[in-house]
Amino acid sequence: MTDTPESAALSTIALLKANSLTQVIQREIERMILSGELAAGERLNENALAAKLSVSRGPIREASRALAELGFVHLIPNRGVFVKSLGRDDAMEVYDVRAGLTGLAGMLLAPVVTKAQLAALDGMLAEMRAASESTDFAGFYALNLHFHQFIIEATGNSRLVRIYQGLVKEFQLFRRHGLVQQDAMAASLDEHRDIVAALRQRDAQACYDASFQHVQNGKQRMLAALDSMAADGTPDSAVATRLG
Amino acid sequence: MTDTPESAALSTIALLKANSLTQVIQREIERMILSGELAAGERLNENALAAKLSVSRGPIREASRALAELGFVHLIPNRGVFVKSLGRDDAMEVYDVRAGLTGLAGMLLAPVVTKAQLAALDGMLAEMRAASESTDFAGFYALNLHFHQFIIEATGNSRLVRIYQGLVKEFQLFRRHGLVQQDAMAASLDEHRDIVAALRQRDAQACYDASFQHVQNGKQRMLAALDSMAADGTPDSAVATRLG
DNA sequence: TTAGGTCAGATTGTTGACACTTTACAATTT
DNA sequence: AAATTGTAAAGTGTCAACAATCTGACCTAA
Repeated sequence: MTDTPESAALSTIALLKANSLTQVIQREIERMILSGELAAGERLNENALAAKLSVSRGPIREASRALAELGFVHLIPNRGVFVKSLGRDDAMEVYDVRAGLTGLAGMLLAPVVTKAQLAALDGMLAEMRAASESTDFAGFYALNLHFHQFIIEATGNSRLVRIYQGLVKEFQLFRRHGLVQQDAMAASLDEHRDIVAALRQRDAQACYDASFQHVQNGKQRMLAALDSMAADGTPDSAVATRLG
Repeated sequence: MTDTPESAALSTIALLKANSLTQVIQREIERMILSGELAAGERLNENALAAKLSVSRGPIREASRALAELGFVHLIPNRGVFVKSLGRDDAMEVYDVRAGLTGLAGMLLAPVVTKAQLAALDGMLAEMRAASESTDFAGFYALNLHFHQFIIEATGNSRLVRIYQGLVKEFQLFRRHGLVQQDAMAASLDEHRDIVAALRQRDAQACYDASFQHVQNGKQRMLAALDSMAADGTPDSAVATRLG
């Protein structure tokens, strides 16, 4: 038995027996869903999960209820718990709300942003530029997430952070979320620069606009990629493979 | 299709299938919290609740986990679940996010608002005016909630609806949420008129501004009321009484 | 007096068992 | 053969009991 993520989770459960099993299990199921280990639309078999994680069904059910409120799974009475899958329309909904929250964060932060925060953002811009130039797609994607997460957290609004993070996680249920094309990195980088520039000028309105528009542009880039794939007749399986 | 006994039975079956015991209990506990029946900071005794609702602790615990994700209660391992209470800072956080979402809803709706929706909003404005003139505080408050709920739902964005409703409910945990003064109704009414006017002109930016500012003004009115009470030395008990 | 220990009651955490529902499939009928 | 009915397996819903943990009162000793 090597150190797979799965065995790591099992040992964690064994070690944290004293603590709340439910929370550990909740995170584990969440991980299985987001990693695709549990496919979209698939039913969570309580008995199988309980056996796999060496616990009874109680904690499994409690974790399921929590995940249902988070929007990761869907409960159907007497039928079971099903992994949610996001369609095109769902993804657009998430984009719109995320745009609003991202804009809000920019607007809230602009008047109170510190020099240290601006310096940190400048550093991220530099890293993103490097990733873009070396066409490091995965790196750019991670930096992009980190950049926005940083601004959201900088507002100090814990509810904004929680809701935003929930949307980011939920978006991963959109199986084609890795569709950003390589040439989009340059455009995305420019938009991030605009956001930082607006923050530096402490211009709340400009910061809102830049942030909001950045996410909306991302939505358009995604839609364009989706449409071009549909025109190509690219099957979903190819997408799934690329994501794996 | 009329209301035959047969269709009544069918709908009863549908009702039973849609409502599991856990979900019913979840709503019941939520009601008890929002109504103040369960005081802020109070621990939910699983045994007592189970006995009161004539069920076992299993469904109680499942409902508790769901309510924890919704932000109504706080889980402390091996200690229990506690009803959350919102302080001044929490209330301000909620106001800020609500302002952002309200603005977003206005911006999204402005380009696509229908005549029927505008007519409905006009009707609500008339009702609010009547409530304001007869100093019907409770009626005005309800209309205000309904007004914003209507705009949020009109966007057709289910995630926006869900998040917004969660914030509205959470805000009720702020025990002094009923602090709006009578003279504030006139100002609030004007701001609602501004929102509808911007919608009618299909001006997304103006609609965002009017909506955002309306909520932010509400925050300021609340803070002013809080401060004046603090200056008066009005005890919390008086507030609780007024809310009852 | 007070700090610390200990013990009993109360409460939460977890489990296995049982009842009910759904589902899949075989048997029967038309 | 197609449709329908019956049946058994699988899975979810709920419960009561047991284990682990916390709380608070009481007691002891410095």
